[in-house]
Amino acid sequence: MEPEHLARIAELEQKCRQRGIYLTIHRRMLLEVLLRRDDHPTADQIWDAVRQTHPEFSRRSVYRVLDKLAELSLIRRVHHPGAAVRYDAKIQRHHHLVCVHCNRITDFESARLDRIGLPEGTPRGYEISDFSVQLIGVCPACRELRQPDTSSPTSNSEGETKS
Amino acid sequence: MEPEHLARIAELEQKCRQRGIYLTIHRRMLLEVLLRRDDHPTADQIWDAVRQTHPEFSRRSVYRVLDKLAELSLIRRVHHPGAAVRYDAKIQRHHHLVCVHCNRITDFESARLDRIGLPEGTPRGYEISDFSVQLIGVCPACRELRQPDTSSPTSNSEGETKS
DNA sequence: ATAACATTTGACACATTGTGTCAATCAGAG
DNA sequence: CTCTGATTGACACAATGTGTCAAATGTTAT
Repeated sequence: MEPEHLARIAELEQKCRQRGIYLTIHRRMLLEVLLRRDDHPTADQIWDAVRQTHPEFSRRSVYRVLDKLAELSLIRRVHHPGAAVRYDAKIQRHHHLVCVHCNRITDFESARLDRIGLPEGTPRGYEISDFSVQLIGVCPACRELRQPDTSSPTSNSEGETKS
Repeated sequence: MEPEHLARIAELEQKCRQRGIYLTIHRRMLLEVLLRRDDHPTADQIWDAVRQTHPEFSRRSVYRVLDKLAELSLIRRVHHPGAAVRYDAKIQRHHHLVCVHCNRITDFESARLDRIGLPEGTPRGYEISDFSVQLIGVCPACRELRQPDTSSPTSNSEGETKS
């Protein structure tokens, strides 16, 4: 396993000890799975992947463990326009392009956006650890489709993300 | 009706004509309903409200019409951490505080964030119309619930600003 | 005003996504 | 190894979103 991933696993161990919660094989395994992926899988997609080798893994637990990992800031929830919440182990700061037409989200890196800093009047009591910018607009594919002629709106609920 | 709302209705009419799609009473009515609300209702919440006076309004249509209005940029989808997508007629730029612990989202206004401007290397072909900043952290309520000795910063990435 | 025609809606069924509950199991401490 | 409380698996269920197609509606041309 890559050293970077090992460090994240170690971080999981540390946080579990620190907070007095159990370091279960489920938590370790799901974190490893997410670290190896660079897409933004949904909980059910992760379940499908994990079941291949570990059929005893229950769907309910996948949902619970992902929630817990997100709570520990080891992974991040990506709030996708489709119904499904998606998860991402890429904690590094990055931003999103959101197409209002097809609902697709694309990752977007920008050193300048990374450096905007946090606002002056940070709200009372909030402990901000990071931020992410959503750029809202129309993606190239949808711009082409949107010619004067009536275009069928391919409202894409699947909305796969590209990294 | 307020002049501001009338203008938005006119915008709907214009966009429908422009794109050759029908201006139905459903589309006009749902836009009006959303303009009058200042929360972020889900599709089903809107359906519940509309059914009171118009029982013939089908749930299916509410979902379809909201999608269409969002596609026309007349309303905006708010990607709430819960399962339900929420809709907002407040197109004015605003930002969000996201609690990684309880998943709650709070609106956040910041003149400084409003002015960060769009990134230099706007991705090929994208037509960006607006942006929104998500501030990720822990809300006051959740901070209290957590053990006081867990003061170590969460993210292993570069130094984060604290409020 | 009316007819023609493509778009949109309503109804129904269904798929997808997420959660409440509780007994059984497991991780960690002694 | 034993004990204890946290965690999981199973089940049912709630909540949310979508595919389909006949019927209704809006737009345009007549």
